[in-house]
Amino acid sequence: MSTRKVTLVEEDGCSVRVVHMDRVERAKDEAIPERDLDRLVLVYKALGDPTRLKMAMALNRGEMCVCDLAALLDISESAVSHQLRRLKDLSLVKNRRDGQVLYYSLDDEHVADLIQIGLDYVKE
Amino acid sequence: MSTRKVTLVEEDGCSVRVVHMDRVERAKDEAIPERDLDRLVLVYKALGDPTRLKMAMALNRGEMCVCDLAALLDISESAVSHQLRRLKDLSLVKNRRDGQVLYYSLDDEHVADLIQIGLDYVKE
DNA sequence: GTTATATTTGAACAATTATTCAGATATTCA
DNA sequence: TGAATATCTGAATAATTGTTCAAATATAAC
Repeated sequence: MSTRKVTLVEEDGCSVRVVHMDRVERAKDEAIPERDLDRLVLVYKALGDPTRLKMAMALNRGEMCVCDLAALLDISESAVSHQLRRLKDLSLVKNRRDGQVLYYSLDDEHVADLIQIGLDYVKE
Repeated sequence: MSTRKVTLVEEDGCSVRVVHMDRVERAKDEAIPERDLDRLVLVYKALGDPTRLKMAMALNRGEMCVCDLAALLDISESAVSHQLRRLKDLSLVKNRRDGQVLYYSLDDEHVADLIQIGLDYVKE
């Protein structure tokens, strides 16, 4: 039976217990590329912080400048700028300059989707 | 004009610059309750870690026990247990006991949705 | 009961991270 | 050009976090 307990002995001499070898192998086969996973982790992590999630939700309504966000979140403009850069490096937000003011907005429809799922989530 | 620059002076004497007061006020009005936001942050944060995201993706296919996951992820069973507890505290996974073995699986369809959006994300 | 197995728990450590502060850029307006 | 404004950058600090190790539970088999 394929779901029986198995004890593997690896090259380095360490033994690794595996109860369901077939499941582990299948999970390994079906796993997405490490590169994709790392990217995904960064996206989820970006939303997994109160400041950035509030930012993303605010920008989901429409564009805002740095000091708008600072006033909204009640943190320094520097802190806002730092976090916006993180979101921008991930291509989750973009900006547009109008004179001295930089207007930020969401740059990815998937982010809006993720936020929407989240909103549905808490609405129940 | 409502989108003109404004300088507010708050109770504590600090001045807060607000370029678009209307946008800030609207964002404040439309913001979700702090409690909901905190919950959401925890969910996103849960997926914003390579180990937990791999776990969630594996469990998305079907149930697995602690040592299966440990073998799959190549970390200690203790580490797996710690992370599973976090996911369980958030009601993202549940378990079922069969003898000595605890089988874990996803406990929330929204998590599956979030993962699916993520998969669509990287598939482009 | 006793032994073996599967999982959990708590403490400790290393690594990551969010924020602030001070100073640097960049753009506009006089 | 020079002053004013908006944003950015880098260093420093405090807080959070993922992992391992050692020891504790809990269930099953004998």
